[in-house]
Amino acid sequence: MNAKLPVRVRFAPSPTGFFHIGGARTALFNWLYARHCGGKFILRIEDTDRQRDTEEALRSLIDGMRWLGLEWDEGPGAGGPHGPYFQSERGEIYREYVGQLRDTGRAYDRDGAVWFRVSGQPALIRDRIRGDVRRLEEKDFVIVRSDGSPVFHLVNVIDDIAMDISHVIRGEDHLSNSSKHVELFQAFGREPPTFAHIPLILKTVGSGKMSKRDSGASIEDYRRRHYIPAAVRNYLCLLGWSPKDDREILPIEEIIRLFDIDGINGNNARFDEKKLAFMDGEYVRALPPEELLVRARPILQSAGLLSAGESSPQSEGDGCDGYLGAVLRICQEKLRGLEDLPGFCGYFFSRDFPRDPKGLEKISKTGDPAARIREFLEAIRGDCPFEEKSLEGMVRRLADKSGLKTGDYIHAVRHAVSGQMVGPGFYGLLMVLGREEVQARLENFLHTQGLLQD
RNA sequence: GCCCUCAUCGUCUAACGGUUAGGACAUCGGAUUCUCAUUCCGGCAAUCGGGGUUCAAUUCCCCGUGGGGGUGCCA
Repeated sequence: MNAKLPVRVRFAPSPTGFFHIGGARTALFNWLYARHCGGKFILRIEDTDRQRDTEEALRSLIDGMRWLGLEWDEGPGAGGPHGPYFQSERGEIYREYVGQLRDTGRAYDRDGAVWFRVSGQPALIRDRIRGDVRRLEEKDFVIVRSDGSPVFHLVNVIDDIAMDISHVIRGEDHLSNSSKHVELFQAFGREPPTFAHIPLILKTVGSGKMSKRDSGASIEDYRRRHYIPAAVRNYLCLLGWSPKDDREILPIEEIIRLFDIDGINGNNARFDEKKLAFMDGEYVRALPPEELLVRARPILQSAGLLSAGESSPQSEGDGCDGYLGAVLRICQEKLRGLEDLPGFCGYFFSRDFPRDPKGLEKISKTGDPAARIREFLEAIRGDCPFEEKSLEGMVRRLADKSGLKTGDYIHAVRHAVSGQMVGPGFYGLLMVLGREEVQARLENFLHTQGLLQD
């Protein structure tokens, strides 16, 4: 109707339990719409349930929002002209509004509670996603409990009025409630805002919407597992919205530019943790080296592989980031996610690394691997320059001489120095470890195998 | 039960009423005379059913079926 109305949207969670995927997606769509329109994004805490609200849940919510980069223009910590932004602090405002309803005969007392008198007319819910929805609210409902605390429907509407909310973007589970809300808006003499009831996120398996208990539902979980927040955010954008071309991985600025309510589809989406993991991998592999370094260091430190100030097992003095940076440079293109970084490259930082149990068997298929490792060891002890091209030529000559494949040498040496059968490119791996370390590890391997064979 | 809502590959999705129904994840093959968890190539795989409207329907309408939500002094 009024196209010139400034866009003001809000995310209005109640702080119960942890911050979950569904809430995050609702927050995200509101944020996207505000940023797309140049409007305001408001965070309002609906803490009217004294039994279930917790400080911990509020922390989880705020941290999760910040982690995802969904900064708010008004709300806790940001202030704003329509505060306070905690409903628990707005009792005075609600009493005033309830007084209005009493004055016009729309509110009355019964059983110690305050009830709202419905109009008996079907409410018209103007919804940008569902179209015009008409629904008759048949029965009067409670707006203030007998203990004096106001109910969700009441405060939600009052605050949307008081905070000049122009668009209500929320989950479809609220669509049926909207007839209550429209009635309240009208009872207050206000035009209801434009609604947009977005589809729900369903469980990966089984029936029903995703709940806080489902695996993969917690935003904190992804943070703990070192997911890239932009990847999680990008995935969430694609649940119910698409850029309409074949792109899926887009910078957030591009999504903001393209995002609009009309582009949101109406059908529920099943959560797919595998696709999220894939996207995270794409983001990890595309990370600028400096950012990868910043993210990787604490992960390796908390895995006990890296202590502050020392990053290579034997080297002193040479810049820590020099060694860590070199490791990351050869590993990055192979990473699936930061979560398994310690498992993927831990052997660079410690000689006490796990061995692939199938490894020895695999490298023994073409004969005794110790013989090949000895040949290799002899070669690098000699005058072969420790440099990729030279090493490659050296391995080729060994293979030609013995009639084996270069891979037979490479796999054996890789396993001996890293314990793994997969990893970064072989010659890069040797260069980063360095001649001394490679020699030491190969000797150690031969020694250990000798003992095992006794 | 009643009310609201939705319906394209297993999953997320694209397709002015006219396309060999496209892409991505997953999955299955193959390639990269060093691995693969990277990269590249290829395969499998969908318009829920029935009626209309129309020269023509994935697309519009109706009915059915199925999914989801609501139906609290929870939010």
